[in-house]
Amino acid sequence: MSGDPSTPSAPRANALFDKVGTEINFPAEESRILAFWRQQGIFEKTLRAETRATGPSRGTFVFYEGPPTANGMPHNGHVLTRAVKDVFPRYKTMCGYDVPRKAGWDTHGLPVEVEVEKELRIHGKADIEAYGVKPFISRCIASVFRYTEAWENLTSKIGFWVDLDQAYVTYHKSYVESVWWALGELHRKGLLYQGEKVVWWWAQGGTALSSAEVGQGYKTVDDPSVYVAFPLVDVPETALAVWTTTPWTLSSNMYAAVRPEFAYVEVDAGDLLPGVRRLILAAELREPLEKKLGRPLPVARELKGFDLVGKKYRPPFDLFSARAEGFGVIHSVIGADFVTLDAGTGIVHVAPAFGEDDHAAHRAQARSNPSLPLFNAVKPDGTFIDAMGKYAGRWVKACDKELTAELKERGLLVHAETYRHEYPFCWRADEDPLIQYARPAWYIRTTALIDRAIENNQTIQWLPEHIKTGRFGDFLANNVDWALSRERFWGTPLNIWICTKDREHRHAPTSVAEIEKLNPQAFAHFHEAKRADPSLNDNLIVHKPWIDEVTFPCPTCSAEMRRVPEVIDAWFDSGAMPFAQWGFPHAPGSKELFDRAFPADFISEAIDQTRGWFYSLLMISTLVFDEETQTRLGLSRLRSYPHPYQTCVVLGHVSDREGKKESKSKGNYTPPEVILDRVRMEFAAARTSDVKGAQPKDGVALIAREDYEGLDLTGEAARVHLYRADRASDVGGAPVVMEIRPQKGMPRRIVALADADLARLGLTPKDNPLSVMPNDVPRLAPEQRVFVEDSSTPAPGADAFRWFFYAASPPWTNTRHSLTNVRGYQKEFAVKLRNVYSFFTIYANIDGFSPAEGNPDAKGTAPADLAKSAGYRLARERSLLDRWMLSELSLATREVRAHLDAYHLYEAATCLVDLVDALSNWYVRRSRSRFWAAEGVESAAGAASAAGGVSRASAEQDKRDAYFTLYEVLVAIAKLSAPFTPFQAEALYQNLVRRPWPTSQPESVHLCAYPEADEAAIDEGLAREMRAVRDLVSLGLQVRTAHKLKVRQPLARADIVLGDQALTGALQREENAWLIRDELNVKELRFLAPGEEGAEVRYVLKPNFRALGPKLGKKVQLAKQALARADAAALRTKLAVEGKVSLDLDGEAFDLGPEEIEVAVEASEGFAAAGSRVGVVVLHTALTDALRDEGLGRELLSRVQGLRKELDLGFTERVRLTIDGSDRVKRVTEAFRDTLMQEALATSVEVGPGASDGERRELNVDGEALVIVLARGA
RNA sequence: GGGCCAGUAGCUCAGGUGGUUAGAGCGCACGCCUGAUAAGCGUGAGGUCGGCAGUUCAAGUCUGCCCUGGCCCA
Repeated sequence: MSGDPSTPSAPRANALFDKVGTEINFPAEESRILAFWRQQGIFEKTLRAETRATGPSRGTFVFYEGPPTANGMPHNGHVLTRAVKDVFPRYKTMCGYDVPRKAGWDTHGLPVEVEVEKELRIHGKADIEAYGVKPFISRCIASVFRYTEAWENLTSKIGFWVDLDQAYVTYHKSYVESVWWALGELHRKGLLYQGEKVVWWWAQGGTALSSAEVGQGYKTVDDPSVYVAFPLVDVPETALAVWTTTPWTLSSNMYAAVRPEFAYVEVDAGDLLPGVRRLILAAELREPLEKKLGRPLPVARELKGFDLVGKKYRPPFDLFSARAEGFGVIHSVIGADFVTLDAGTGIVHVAPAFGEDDHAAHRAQARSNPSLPLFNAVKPDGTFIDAMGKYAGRWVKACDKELTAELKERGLLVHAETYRHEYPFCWRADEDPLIQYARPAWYIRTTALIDRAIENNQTIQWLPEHIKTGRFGDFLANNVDWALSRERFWGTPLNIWICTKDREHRHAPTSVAEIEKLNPQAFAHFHEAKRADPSLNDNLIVHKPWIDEVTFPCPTCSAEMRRVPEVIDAWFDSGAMPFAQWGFPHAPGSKELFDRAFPADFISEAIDQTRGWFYSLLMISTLVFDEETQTRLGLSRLRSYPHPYQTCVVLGHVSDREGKKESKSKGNYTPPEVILDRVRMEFAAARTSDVKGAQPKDGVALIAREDYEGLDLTGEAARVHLYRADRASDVGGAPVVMEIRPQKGMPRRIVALADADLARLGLTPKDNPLSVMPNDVPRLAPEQRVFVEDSSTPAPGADAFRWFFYAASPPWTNTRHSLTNVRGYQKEFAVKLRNVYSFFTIYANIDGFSPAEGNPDAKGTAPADLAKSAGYRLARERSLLDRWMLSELSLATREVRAHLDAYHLYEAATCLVDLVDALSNWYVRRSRSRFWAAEGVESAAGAASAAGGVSRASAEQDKRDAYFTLYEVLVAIAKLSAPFTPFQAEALYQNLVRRPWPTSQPESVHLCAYPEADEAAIDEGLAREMRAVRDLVSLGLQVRTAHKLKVRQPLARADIVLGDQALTGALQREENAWLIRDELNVKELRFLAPGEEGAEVRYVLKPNFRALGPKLGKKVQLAKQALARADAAALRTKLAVEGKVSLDLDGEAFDLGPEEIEVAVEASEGFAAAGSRVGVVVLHTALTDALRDEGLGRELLSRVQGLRKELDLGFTERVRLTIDGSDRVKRVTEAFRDTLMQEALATSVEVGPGASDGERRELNVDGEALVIVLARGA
């Protein structure tokens, strides 16, 4: 080792390791790493075994990317998803697997159309048709990748490695043709059918919404609740009291439903209605109705629901009476299960066109009456038909009031009120209420094979596990047929062509080529359009409206076939991705690609995908890839369940710091840029004078406390920069430095400024700026908004963002996200690791330590690779601390691997945190002196270390051991953490491995093999001992704190009584004992054997409840009391000698053995002692003069070192010291001369007045006045 | 309205199959260390484990009801 810290020299000019900067700026470091990855094509190199350093490929680990939609901005939830999706492929890659990662984009569906509608300021199907479907579709395809750049930036910035260049796109021709193929298979298997179904219908948009879409749009509203009299045909003055909450559907009434087993009553209605004397309703609901009406309804007759079934009544509107002719059941009472007594009258109005239950009841009637008509007075656009007279052409829900009034006029209204409930609105046009409406639609008969899907689900590994039987299992158990079709424009066209001659002739071609075989001219119109406009996107050949013109002769009867008009649910697109991403089975080579990547080993998305992607994947795979089909397709092997995914990690949602859902409109979210780039947010500018209760003050800005905390600002005020976005500092125009304060009652994302400051910043607040909604801020004019930035600290960066999602909580629980929280977890791992890493580079450079010395061609960093390095020794030859650290490393490696193999991210992250903590808080702390021990010269600590078993002659070897140990652990942590925090891992690796070995070692940490635990290094006994040592040290420090005994003051002795005597031998070993002595600064350590304890210690006996509970039952409490009363020391001895003690419990004698009684040792009160499970530590606090002097000596050294630091002296800079004071000070200084010279790098120590040059400090230490003068230089 | 998940220290979160002193980190207070230095370390205070009943010798853990938040569904 060439470096000699005793020689005053500048840091080596050609230091091996790059210095780790003192200023922490993770984002800057990350962008350098990103550039390195890009330039060297590291991601691409990880994809193939030939370019990795992980040995021969262990096969393919299949990952499916759930396609996000790129027509909205990415948010924190996407960061979570991508962070989790990234970590496992990286891990598996380092384990030697090939992990292709094909990106994908979900591009179809209503959201895209709605965006375009907004852009065109049109609304609904009719508008689109008026605008023209062709240009509309062209706009859709153009809008799909609107935010692609933002997505690609985020993806790359957070280190999500995915192949964006080869991404699958759901609107591509090859993708659509794959989907067609799957639908063709379903058609062939008879699983596609057309039916009529009541759907949630967005009338203004002319479309049905999927249940997922409906679920997003519930609002609390007040709706009418009316009670209408339906007079009986036989007894007109007796009427059914019928309840409904949708008066507009009364015109389409077909039945009144009762529950046959319920009790009903006929009541005297008095003069309530002109033509009705008696009303019929459920017995239980009579009193509630009396209250509503404020009048008595005496019971005239009791009857059963059963008695009412079949009774004919007069409907409130009779526009369908002609069609009802000949169908006795129409306008009669039927029995139905869905009738409840929760509200209403127990008699329910049934309009089968407008309710799922109603329609089901109707279908039940239709079973015996196949020609039964369906009454529907409403057009698909949500307005009444002409037959409705004055209501014709009007939006139905707008007619509720008038209809109710009409009923009243006609003497049929029993009661009307409003009630508050949740009602669905269109999720993208939230002013439009949805209505239930019967529509023709295409279905997949999922219910026919639901048992297979359930079986498939049973074999999937779900994380968390409860999804399998819980949310997902429940969903499958309650499966209904998949409503596949959408009456929209922008989606995969449903590939069913129907014969114009015979509707039973249907054909489902699966590709353009197949259609062209039937009709070579089928696509002539498209090719012509393409010639006319070469910019026409080729993929539109398979889209509306072009596809609608495609016809071909019916294979059965040769008549013309035309396509059905619908497109399909976009969920089917995404669920088809396992094969459609390859264009399977049409595209050349797709069969091999699919065969290789089916099923997926791993997928992950948020929990809202249970009914979305998780379902569509599972269902399509179950229906399409049955064994017969797999065989027919000629796959290389038969896939049994599960497919198409084996493991699914279900993620929770990202919420704000209060646990509320992050919402753009509320502004309660932390924009990803605040974590990734700069700590800043944009605000709407306002005048302080407009803020209630605020005093305008120049240079002071006010924001909501939530925003203040959101920027991680603390205290009463903070200093920040303000600037306009268009005049950012790097564009010219310096930002204004201001004080910022939280202000009560301020809305979010508004900053209040004094007039002078507004002028300085060039801001002109808009009118009434305090009412600007957070999501509108970016849309304000440039002079109306302003950035607030905390430039004093860099953003935490991408690693910190990722790490937060791994380490804060298991990924399936909701995570409270904020800048503060991200920083908190960063400090725990990344910052701590960086400090250790920095420590290493500082001393390795000073000492000229190189792991490559004598071993310039090493290809790895495992012990076998480093064996040839100069001075390298195996772990078992090193000192106790090194062996312990390497054992901890191997234990952690073993655990992290096991956790990752089980997809337990959080637990894996916890292991890494504990490992870094052990490294920093114990290994480095206890080893520090070894790194600055000069060879041939023993420092105080070095001498102690020598006493700990390392001879003087091997001090240099000990130092090398320390370097190698720290080096090996740091490099291993870099590799272990690489899948989690890929940037920092790379930074460590490049510096620690590639600097010493610029060519022989793998180019990137991500090309390395994931570390294997070195089983030989694991020493569980040592781990237990060290745990005890650390616990005992902690107890000793507790005693010092409690008795105000500073650690710098040496004490004569510490006595230790161990709880577990078995540890005594190990802890008495000098290496262990020294650690405790040194940490506690005591001269002597005694381990007291049983019988040697003094009064400082007492024993406490307790029953071992786990063992005794079953044996003693209730008497276990008596045993507890008996043991507490007994002479603990005596019982303990008896237990040790005789192996049992006898207890009398309530007259019954019990023999209890050592396993059944717990003996704990406690510190008695009144002594300098502390105890816990590990044992008791007693400090002897009496001080001798010698001890006091030594304390003063260490005090002197401390002051000198403090002065060195204060003067910012370099680590190796030499000084001259002069110390003056009382005789005692002089005496102690003399005694400590050598120590001072070595530890403080002093070339001379003068005692007495003396030198006048240099830094002079007059101090009072320990009641002693003294003077220290420190002069720089030798 | 129904289902699922969650509620543990000021904050963020751990707490196999019930076992009697409920843990960690951050923050806070006090202190230590000073050759990792705009760092590091220790100790402490702080908890009716959401509430109420129940089962049990024993409940944060099991059961029932309720409250709050989230998600899914109506």
